[in-house]
Amino acid sequence: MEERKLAVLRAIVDDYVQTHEPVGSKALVDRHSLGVSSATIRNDMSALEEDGYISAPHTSAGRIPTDKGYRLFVDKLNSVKPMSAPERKAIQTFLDQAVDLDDVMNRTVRLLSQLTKQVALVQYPSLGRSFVRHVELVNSGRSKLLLILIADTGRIEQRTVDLIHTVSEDFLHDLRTRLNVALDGQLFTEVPDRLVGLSDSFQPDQRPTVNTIIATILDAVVTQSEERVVVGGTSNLARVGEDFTATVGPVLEALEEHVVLLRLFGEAAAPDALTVRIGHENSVEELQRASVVTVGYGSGDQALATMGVLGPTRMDYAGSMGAVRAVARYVGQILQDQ
Amino acid sequence: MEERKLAVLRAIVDDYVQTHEPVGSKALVDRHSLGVSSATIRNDMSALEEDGYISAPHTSAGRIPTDKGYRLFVDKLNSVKPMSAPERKAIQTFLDQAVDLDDVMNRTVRLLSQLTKQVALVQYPSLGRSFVRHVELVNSGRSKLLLILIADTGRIEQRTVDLIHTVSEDFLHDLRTRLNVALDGQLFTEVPDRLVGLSDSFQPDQRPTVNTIIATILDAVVTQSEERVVVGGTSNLARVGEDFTATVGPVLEALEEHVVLLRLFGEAAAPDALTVRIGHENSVEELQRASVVTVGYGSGDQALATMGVLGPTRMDYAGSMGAVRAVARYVGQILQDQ
DNA sequence: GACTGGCACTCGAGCATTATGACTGCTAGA
DNA sequence: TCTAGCAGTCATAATGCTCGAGTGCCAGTC
Repeated sequence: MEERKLAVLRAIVDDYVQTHEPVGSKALVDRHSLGVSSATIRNDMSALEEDGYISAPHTSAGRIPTDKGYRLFVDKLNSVKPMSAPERKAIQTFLDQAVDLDDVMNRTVRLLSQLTKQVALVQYPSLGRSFVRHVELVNSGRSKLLLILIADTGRIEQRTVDLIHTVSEDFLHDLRTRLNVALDGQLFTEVPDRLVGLSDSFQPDQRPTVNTIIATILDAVVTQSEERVVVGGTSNLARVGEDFTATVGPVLEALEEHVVLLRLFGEAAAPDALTVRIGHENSVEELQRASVVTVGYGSGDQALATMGVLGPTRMDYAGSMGAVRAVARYVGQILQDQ
Repeated sequence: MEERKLAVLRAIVDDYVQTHEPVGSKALVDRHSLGVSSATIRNDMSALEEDGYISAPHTSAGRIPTDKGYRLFVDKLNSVKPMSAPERKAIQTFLDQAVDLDDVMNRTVRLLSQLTKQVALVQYPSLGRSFVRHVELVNSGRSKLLLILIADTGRIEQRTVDLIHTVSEDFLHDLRTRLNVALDGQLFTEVPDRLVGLSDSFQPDQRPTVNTIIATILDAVVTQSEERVVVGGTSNLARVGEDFTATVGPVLEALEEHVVLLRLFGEAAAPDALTVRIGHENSVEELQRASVVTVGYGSGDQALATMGVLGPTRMDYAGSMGAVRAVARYVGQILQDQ
C-alpha cells in the first residue's frame, strides 16, 4: 500500500481517537501537514473505504476507522510508546510499597487503570507455573484442619479439611514434614505425581485421614489454579463518551464473569509479548466493541499470568501498550524477588 | 400524622420505586384502593409536600419522594421483607460451596448483588475482632522470610521480611513455637501487648532479627486490619435508569476508593442491626444520591465486619433489607464453622 | 498520470414552533 | 370533610426548517 494512504489512515486514527468525531478530508489537511490538497485526500479516503479500512457513518459525515483499520494501524504504524523516565520511576515506587501479593495485584490494577484511563485486568500468578514454597497444616479444633499452600510467587491457597476424628499434633507434624519434603520446590503441576503413594507410608488407620488431606490438596491445585482475576478502573467506562455509554452495562456485566475474563486473556504467551485484540477479534460477544491489550508477565521464558487493559476500540494503542508492558515488567521483577 | 397521609406516602413510594416516574394524584387512586377521590389525595399530597416528604420536579408533573420521605417510609411503613424458604435454601447452598474465605467473600458479593439488583459491598472480617489461630514463618531463601498470620475467620495476612543475614531452621522453629505460644487464641488487638519483651528471651545476637519480625507482625496487625472490601454488581448501576446514568461515573469512582467504602460502612454495629442511610444522610459527597443498606455480620455480640448494598434512593428497601440480613446471617454461621 | 479547484448534492444536527396532555390548585357545592 | 369540575401551567414530543460539513465528480493544470 502506498505510503500516503497509510499516512492518511494514521491521521484519521489519530484524529478520531482524540476527538471521537468522524473526520473529514478538510479537517485532515488542516491538522496534518500531508502536503496535498483535500481533494487528493478524498480520493485516498475513497480507496481506503473501498478496502474496508474506514467507513462513513452516513453520507455527509467524515470517516471513522473500522476494526480492520485499527488492526492495520497497530500492525504497521503504531510503535509502542515507551514510558518516560519519571513515569517508570513512579511505577516502581508505587509497586515497591506493596506489602504482599494481594497488595501487588491491587496496586497493579490501580496503576494500569490510572496510566491508561482504561479498565485494567490483572490475573493472579498461575499456580500451574509456580513452585511450591511451603505446605502448612494447622489444627483448627473440632476435627478440622486448615490446609495452606504457599507458592513462590507469594500466592496462597487455603482449604478447610473436615476429618472424621481429631488428629494429634505429632501426626500433624509428621505429615507436614513429609508433605514438605515431597512438595517443596516442585512445580504445582507436579504435585499430583509427587503425592502418589504417600499415604502408603503411614499406619493403616491413619491412611484415610492422609488421603482426605491429599484429596483436598489436589482439589486446590487443580480447580483454583487459574481463577483469580482483579478488575479495576471501571469508572473509566463512564468517562469514555457517547458510543460506549449505551454498551457500558453489558461490558460491566461481562467483566464480572470470571470465565469471560479468563477467555479474554486467552493463552498466556511469553512475558513481554503484547497481544492486541480489536473489536470483533474478541470472541466475547459483549466485548466486540472493545479492544483488549494484554501482555504476559513473570520471569523466565514462560509467563506466570497475564495482565492488560480494556477500552473502546478507539483507544490510544501506543500509550496503552507502553504502559501495560512497563507495568508488567516491574511486576515480574517484584514477584521474582519475593 | 394521619393514617391516610401515611398511606398516600407509601403508595407514592411504591409506585415511584416501580415506575421511576413522578406519580400524580389520578394515577394513585387508579392503582391503589384508597377509598377517596383524586381531589382529596391532592390535598394530602399538598400537605406532604409542605412537610417536605415529597416534591414536584416541575409544576405539571407528579410528585416524587424526598430523602425525608424515604426516611419516614423506612422507619414507619417498611417492614423488612423476609426471604422465602427456597430463597434461603439457595443462599445456603451457594455459600456452602465456598472453599475458602476469599471464596466466601466473592460468593457473598455475587449473591447480594443478584438478590437485590444493586451494588454489593462486603468487608472482610476485621482482624481487630478476630483471634490468632496460627503464626507461620517460612524461609524463602536469600535471607528472606515469609510471615503468615492466620485468623480464626480464615483470613490470612502475609508479609515478606527482609533480614540482614540468613537464619537457621532451628532458630526459625524456636521462634515460630514461641510466637504461637504467645499469640495463639489471642485477639489480634492483644498481639502488641503479648509480644512485649519476647525478644529479650533470645540470644543478644538474635534479637535484631526477632525485633524485625515482630515489627513486621505489628505492622500487619495495625495497618491492614480494616482494609479489605469486595465490591460487585456494579453493572446494576447501568441498568438503574435515567437519573443515575449521569452520576454513574462518580459513583464508580467512589466505589474504587477503599477509604470511601470504609467510611460508608461506618462503625460496625451488633450483628443483625440493619442500618439504612438515605441520600444526603451519606457523608460521602458522590454518593448523596444513593442509599446504602448495611448490616453487621459475625457471631457473638460484636460484629466481625459489615456488608451491604448500595443503590439509588428509589430502591426496594424492604427487599434489600431482607436480602442483606439473610445473607449476613449465613455468612456469620459459615465463619463460625471455619 | 497525478493532483487541484470548484461545484452540485446529500443528509444529519440543531433550532424554533406547535400540539399534546398530565397534573395541579382552586372554588363551589354536597 | 370530601368531591367535582375547571382553568392554568409546563414539560415532552412532533414537526418543519435552516445550516453547513462533507462527499463525489469533473474539468483543468503541472
